[in-house]
Amino acid sequence: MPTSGKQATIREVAARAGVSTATVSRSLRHSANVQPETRERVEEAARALRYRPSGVARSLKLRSTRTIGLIVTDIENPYFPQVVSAIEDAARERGYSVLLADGRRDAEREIESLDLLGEREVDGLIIASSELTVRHGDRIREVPCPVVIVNSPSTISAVPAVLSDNAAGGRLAIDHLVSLGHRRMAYLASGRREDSAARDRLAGAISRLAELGLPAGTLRLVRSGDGVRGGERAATEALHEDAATTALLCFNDLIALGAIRGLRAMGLDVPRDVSVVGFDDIEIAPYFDPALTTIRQATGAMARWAVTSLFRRIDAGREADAGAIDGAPGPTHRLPVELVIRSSTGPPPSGAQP
Amino acid sequence: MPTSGKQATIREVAARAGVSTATVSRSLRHSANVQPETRERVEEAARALRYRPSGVARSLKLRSTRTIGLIVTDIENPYFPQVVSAIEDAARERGYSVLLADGRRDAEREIESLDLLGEREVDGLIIASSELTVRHGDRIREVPCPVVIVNSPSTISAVPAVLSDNAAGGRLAIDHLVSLGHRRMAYLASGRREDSAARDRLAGAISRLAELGLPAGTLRLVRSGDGVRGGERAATEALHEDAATTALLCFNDLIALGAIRGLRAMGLDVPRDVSVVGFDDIEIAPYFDPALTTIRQATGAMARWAVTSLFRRIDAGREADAGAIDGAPGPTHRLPVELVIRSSTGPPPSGAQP
DNA sequence: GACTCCGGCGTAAACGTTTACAGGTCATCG
DNA sequence: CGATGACCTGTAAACGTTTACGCCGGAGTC
Repeated sequence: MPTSGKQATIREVAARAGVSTATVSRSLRHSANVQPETRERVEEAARALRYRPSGVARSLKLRSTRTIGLIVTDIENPYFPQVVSAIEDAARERGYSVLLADGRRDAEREIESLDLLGEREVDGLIIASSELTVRHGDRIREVPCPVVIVNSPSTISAVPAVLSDNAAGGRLAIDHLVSLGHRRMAYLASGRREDSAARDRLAGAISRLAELGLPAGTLRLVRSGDGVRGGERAATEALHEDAATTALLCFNDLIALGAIRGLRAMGLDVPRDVSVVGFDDIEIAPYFDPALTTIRQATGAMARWAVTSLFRRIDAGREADAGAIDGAPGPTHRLPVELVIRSSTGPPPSGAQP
Repeated sequence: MPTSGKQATIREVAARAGVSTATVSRSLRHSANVQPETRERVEEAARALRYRPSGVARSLKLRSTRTIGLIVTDIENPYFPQVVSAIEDAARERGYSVLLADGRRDAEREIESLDLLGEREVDGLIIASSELTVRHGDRIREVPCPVVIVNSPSTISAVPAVLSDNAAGGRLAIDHLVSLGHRRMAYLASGRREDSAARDRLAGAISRLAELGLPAGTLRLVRSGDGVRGGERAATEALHEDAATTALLCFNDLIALGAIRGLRAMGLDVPRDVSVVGFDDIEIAPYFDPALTTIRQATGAMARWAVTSLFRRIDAGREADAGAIDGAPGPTHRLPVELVIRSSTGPPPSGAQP
């Protein structure tokens, strides 16, 4: 360790300054009711001893760690760092730190993290995952602190959730593609079946198709693996199943990126032969070639909503430490999404049979 | 909160099971020397009361939080999530959690984080940043726990560091470009001057140029802003300064992506008119169009090395809690890098004047 | 001059664990 | 039959803070 020797405690500071530990605490903390010269002596002693108060001891006494837990499905998907960054920022502003747990696309691991962070006594917990299972729900109920869900609707009473209006996103994408003239499309879902976002986006797309009077077969479902690689495979599969497919609607931008690569490997051009729509609008989406048409999520707003809501509940719990304040099921807050048209979509090839 | 009422303490469990708190602790922890039926009673009581031991209290008693701090320069740069993920995984394997602080590309903020995490009494600290200033160094020395540096060489005694052999990366890139025939190139650095990785890569490139007997002016330095946007601007600038530039060597893949976009906006083709080399080999590098030629870092190995080294020091500190074990300056471990040739590089246009 | 009031400070009790130490019971052995 | 362990379990003292309470002395009031 850089500094040698042990950490000084408040007791040693008190001894050196010739006061009691109470006075040290008062001087260094809220500074209320302590004579200026006394405080000066205390501060000097603290400096001399390189005193650093123990956060652990304080946490124990105050019954608050000023830490929030954050569980994300997959930190390597560029969508999540945006969420993490916004949450960490908002938390830090309030003097909170963030304990991060990466699910690595593994539901079991997410559930483990729930326990782990619970034992660490975080003051609040945000779980950003679009595939919450029943087992997640059971464990969330057991977590002894306020929880906010990001990316999934809330199924649990008194646990609020915030997510994008995924169905609306699906509808926007369909509107865009259909108006360009596409009639044979495939939806490249995420590999995991429980994914509520994937389901909602598909459901939105299908319902819009129905409203437009198009047959259900207009959009086929193709399960994809995760990430870029999954998209690559799924695109290949989609076009092998039906070579006349003219548009691919992808669960997220990473899959869309893979899909474009897959199409290109088959000798197809995007968007001339096949159009591709992504979801998320990750940072590099506009820099990709072709620049990705995608559905933009209000990621920053989502993160802020989550943090605000979490802190409201943390503060409420601090004052009146009763349990559930009302029995109502947690509110689910849906944020609007936006279609961003770039160059990965265009009209279908003129020879395309409908 | 999902569960109403307060948390049960070890005392309540003890009371319910009709034993002392010591026995409860023994039953639930190492399970040594306690009669099976007693333990059964304790476990039952714990279940009935939904008892969860307080990590904070344990930390206080054991003087260990089983938490490591992780400071990263910019979580939104896809390079860092790889590091975070690998570190979190290795830490979790050992029962540790990760307290994350995002520097948001701001050195001041990184320094703040050092203090913040120090007060949280993390057992160890990893700082992943390629621009450590003198002020960083001063603060790192004050941190009361083992520290490992990722991405910068160690300047501080007893603080080990692990990073890629950036100079070798620069040399590899130059070798590649020169052998393709390029003689007018620009290096697009990061915006921040303190960046040691940027410096080393440039230094490696320059020294290789000298070895090859090429004039120093062969590679010009252009300062770029951060991220994709910065790369876009820098590429434009580089070609305005010297329209005959045929290759761009970029500080990282994000900048390279931006550069390609910038070039394209000027009507130039990559790699026909201008070649582009990145650095990092982020996940999407091969999926970009053109697929990015880049220098691959051994990110996973780096993260594992950091964690291993950190835990060795944590464990050492636990046994013999003396300070600096030896006065030697921290070892700096350099990992080899690898040139990955894809399609963003090629020979210069035939008409290019040398 | 006795009373109250109040600012400044110390005393000590928490917060919820872990664990050294000691005590108590019972079987074993000389 | 007393001594010796082996094995469980309880007592209580930490770990480093914060803060309710109370004490003390000086100023103000009548």
